[in-house]
Amino acid sequence: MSNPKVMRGPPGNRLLAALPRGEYQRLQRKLEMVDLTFGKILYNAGDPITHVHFPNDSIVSLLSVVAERSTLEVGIVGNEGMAGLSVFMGVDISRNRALVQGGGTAMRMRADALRSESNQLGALHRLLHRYSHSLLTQISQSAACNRFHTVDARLARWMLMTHDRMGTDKFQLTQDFMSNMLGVRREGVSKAASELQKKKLIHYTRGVITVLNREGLEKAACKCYQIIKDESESFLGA
Amino acid sequence: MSNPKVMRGPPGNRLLAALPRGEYQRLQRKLEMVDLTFGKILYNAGDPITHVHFPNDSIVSLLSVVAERSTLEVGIVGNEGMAGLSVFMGVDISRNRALVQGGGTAMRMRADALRSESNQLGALHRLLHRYSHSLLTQISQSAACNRFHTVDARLARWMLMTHDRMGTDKFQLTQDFMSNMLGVRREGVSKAASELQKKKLIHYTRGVITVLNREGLEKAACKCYQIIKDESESFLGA
DNA sequence: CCCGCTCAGTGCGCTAGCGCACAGACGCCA
DNA sequence: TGGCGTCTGTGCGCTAGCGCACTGAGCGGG
Repeated sequence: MSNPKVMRGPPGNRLLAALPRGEYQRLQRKLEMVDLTFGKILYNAGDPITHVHFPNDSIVSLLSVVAERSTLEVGIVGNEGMAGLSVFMGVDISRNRALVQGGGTAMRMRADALRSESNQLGALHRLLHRYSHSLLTQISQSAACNRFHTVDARLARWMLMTHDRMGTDKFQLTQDFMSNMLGVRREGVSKAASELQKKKLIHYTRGVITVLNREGLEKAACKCYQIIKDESESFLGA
Repeated sequence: MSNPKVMRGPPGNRLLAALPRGEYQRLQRKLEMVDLTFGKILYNAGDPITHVHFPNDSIVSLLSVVAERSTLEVGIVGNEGMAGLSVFMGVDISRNRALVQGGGTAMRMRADALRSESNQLGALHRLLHRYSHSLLTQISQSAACNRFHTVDARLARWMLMTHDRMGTDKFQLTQDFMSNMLGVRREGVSKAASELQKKKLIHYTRGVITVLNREGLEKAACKCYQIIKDESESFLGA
């Protein structure tokens, strides 16, 4: 079940890395490195959120759960962000589910610690604000995307977003899993994935996806990908 | 074109009303009452946001625009909230469009004024944080709703959310307009609306909707309505 | 080595919703 | 009062995606 990884780019959490040194050092004492294993549920709808997580090379999916077999990924959190943003907003119960979509490490912090740290108007506060905006944009855009675009285009978009956060060209994900992310049938993913494979954009076997042609994938995806990507990059840049 | 209104409940903005007296009085000097006419676009995707708006009896729709005829309402703002939340998050450009869906009055404030006011850790700051969470929940839930539920159920949900914010049982909205909100064809709205009319839940003629049986509408809607409603009420209550 | 489990591929009938085209109803205004 | 623009209802053919059922391929454990 372990994920074969070839590192690509720095492994740490970029949101934390964007903090000025002094503030980061103060925070560091409250941060704890943890392993997130694939499939772990960090919190469920209605659960109190005890910790927030800053992924390093792990990925967390935010799911809206309408029924047990009807789930939709509304947001995706990698090393550019933080899972458990509700805590920052003063609410420690979320209506979503946070699920580990890619195993790896993350820095975690107790919810009350984050609350007191972010209660000061420092760089962390400012960054989390801008991250909130980025996430809001991501959720809005993918809501519209899910409404208007075909499964093929959405799958390509989703793979790109995952690829960006994975740090490797090869990752383990079953069609069944992806069907829960895109909110479609497993068979629909099968069809869309083999379409992408036919075009030599990806290679696919028994839960192992390899990205072969990233530019091609970007062409196959709707432009929603670029909009979301731009927003998410700009908040760390500026 | 004016909207026949019978007042139901207090007309002012409830988010502002939840502020402690002192803070409200300080804010008041920067607030200005404006008329929002139906159809006005407060800002478009990519536009700088010059003012934020706290609706009184007006309603603002937040739309994600994929193509000119492909729009989807991702959020709805009435007297419980504020349009232009991005400003609070330190970003004065949004990827959405804000469109006046129900004419009426609103309190508006210059973006820079809001920024400096909410840069202090007071009640406004705390309220806007919780409102952000509420909006995030609303967007997530309706994203899933749009994916899984029928047009009929979604129309009922949407009418309830509108009704809550309208302060009257009768309001002017064409099917064409609603089709842009739900991201479906106008004909689809026609079918769904006449279904609701057949059940005597609403009455409908030439752009004038009358809610006849609210409990019935709630039964016809998916439970997404209640989830969103609960979240949005709780943030003002607590 | 084979059994059983997990994943992926496929075919079939069905439905919701799309796109288009047109008709009828209402209301406003000259 | 007549004409025109706006709004709604409806019919028709089409497609994407659903639900179901089953096959087959790989993989791991007894």
